[in-house]
Amino acid sequence: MNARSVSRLARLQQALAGGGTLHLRDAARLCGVSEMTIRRDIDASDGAMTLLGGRLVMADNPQFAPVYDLDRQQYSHAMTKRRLCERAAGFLADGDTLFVDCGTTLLPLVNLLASHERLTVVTYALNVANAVSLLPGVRLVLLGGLFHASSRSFGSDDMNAVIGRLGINRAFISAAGVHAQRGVSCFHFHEVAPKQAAIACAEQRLLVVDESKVGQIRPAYFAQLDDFDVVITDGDMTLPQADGGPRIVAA
Amino acid sequence: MNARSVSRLARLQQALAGGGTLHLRDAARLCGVSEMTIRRDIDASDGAMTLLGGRLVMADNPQFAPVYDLDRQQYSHAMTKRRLCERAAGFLADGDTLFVDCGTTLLPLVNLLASHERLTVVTYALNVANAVSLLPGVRLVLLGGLFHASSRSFGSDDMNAVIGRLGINRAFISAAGVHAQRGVSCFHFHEVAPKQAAIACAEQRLLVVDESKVGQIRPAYFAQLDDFDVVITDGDMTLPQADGGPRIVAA
DNA sequence: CATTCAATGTTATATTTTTAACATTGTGCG
DNA sequence: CGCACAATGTTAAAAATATAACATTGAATG
Repeated sequence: MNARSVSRLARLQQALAGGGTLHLRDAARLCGVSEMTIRRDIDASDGAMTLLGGRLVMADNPQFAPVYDLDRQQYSHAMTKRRLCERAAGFLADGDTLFVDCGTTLLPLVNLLASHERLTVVTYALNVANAVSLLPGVRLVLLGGLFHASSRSFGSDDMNAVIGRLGINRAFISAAGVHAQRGVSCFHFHEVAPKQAAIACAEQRLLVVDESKVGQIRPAYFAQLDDFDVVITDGDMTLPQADGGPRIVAA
Repeated sequence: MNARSVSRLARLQQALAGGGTLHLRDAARLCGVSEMTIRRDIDASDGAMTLLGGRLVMADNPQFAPVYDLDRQQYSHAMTKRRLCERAAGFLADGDTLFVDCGTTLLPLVNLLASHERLTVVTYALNVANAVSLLPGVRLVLLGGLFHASSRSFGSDDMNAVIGRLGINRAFISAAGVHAQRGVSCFHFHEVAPKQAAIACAEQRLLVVDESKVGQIRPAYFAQLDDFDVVITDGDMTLPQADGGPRIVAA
């Protein structure tokens, strides 16, 4: 690698310093050489930059890394969640205003909304909001606030009041732990307020949890099992189906 | 676009939510359909995702925007925005609480934040929030409310009050029109409240607009030019640099 | 000045990606 | 049921990108 080659690489790296991509054609014109020379520069270099479909990118940028780490175990979990959500979607009605909780459990539910009319989705989860924002016919209300990376959701002091002002008629709640005596819990304390507010306001309350959550107790308690009208699960809910308790739906 | 198509897109978007790329082949296998179907899904969608050399990426991720393209005028716009944002980033200081406006103009700014410490970003734009949520060292406050697909941002009645409670010291505002007499305007009325609130509260107000906006008048007026401390533009701002007026910075 | 050789350019060929066309499947409906 | 039509699959062709081979340039050197 010669001095001119190094100088070209530096120039290109400079162009890409703030992120972004540079087409090979433009890189070549920027340096006043042929595309082949740029290719050879990249090949001979330390690998700081690479070509991705004809575009020059910084190789260490994680944005360009393939996400395909969806191994079998994760996939089967996804299948379970999808099945649970298909059951959950059976409770939907046209014109509903839904509360959709954070986490990955309820994400497949978003995909099933398109078959209903005039839906409004209320959520405090960024991933849910992103998914709903793609649906043309569904109104989206995002409860904002400070972002919590751990749950990819938002929290704020007045969330309780804001949720109270919305006419939520169906709340889909997820949880990290469900225990017959110790109730329903999650990992993060910032999730407690929105969950409780939604449970308090909604006409119908549905808990959606896969088997792995049943029998668990997590740090942040947020509800008793009887606070729910319906529990949708594939787990072994050997609860006394007694008076006042939720209706258990197996998926 | 049918329900299954929407469901596949949502699924793929979920896979890409944390950034990264997904090869068309893997996207097809993930959804259990052919590559052609994925291509058609993406064509029919609103452009949230695009293919880049056979890889699926989130289109609004500024990391995938070309930094330089000599041919297509569309990309020269992207380059201009990047340059504007590089200038804008020069005003940042450690510990800042920033307001970042919606649209694509300020998106490249997010990637320039990493070099500063203890930043907080306040925004009402979904694309800005997504970009910031990926930065480990930056706090994110999203101003929630009803989602407006036209600007991919949120609006609510109490946005004014919420912004007032935050200690914003630098507001980066974008606009669709800047006119010497008729002031600064945008397309959508729902953007007016958050913009005005941010202008009212911030210690320093920076307007970032490319040349194409200068001289234009858009439906929703939201500020006079003197309401800003700094205007960053590549356009022909032949304003009297008089007393009280903003400082014009050319990029 | 001719020779050498690295650097670069040019052209050809292979591979991959994109687009287009047509075949097949499946779903809703009279 | 059987038709119509949308959704998807399959295949072929076109365009773009990657690799390889060979040609040209130009500076260094004896």
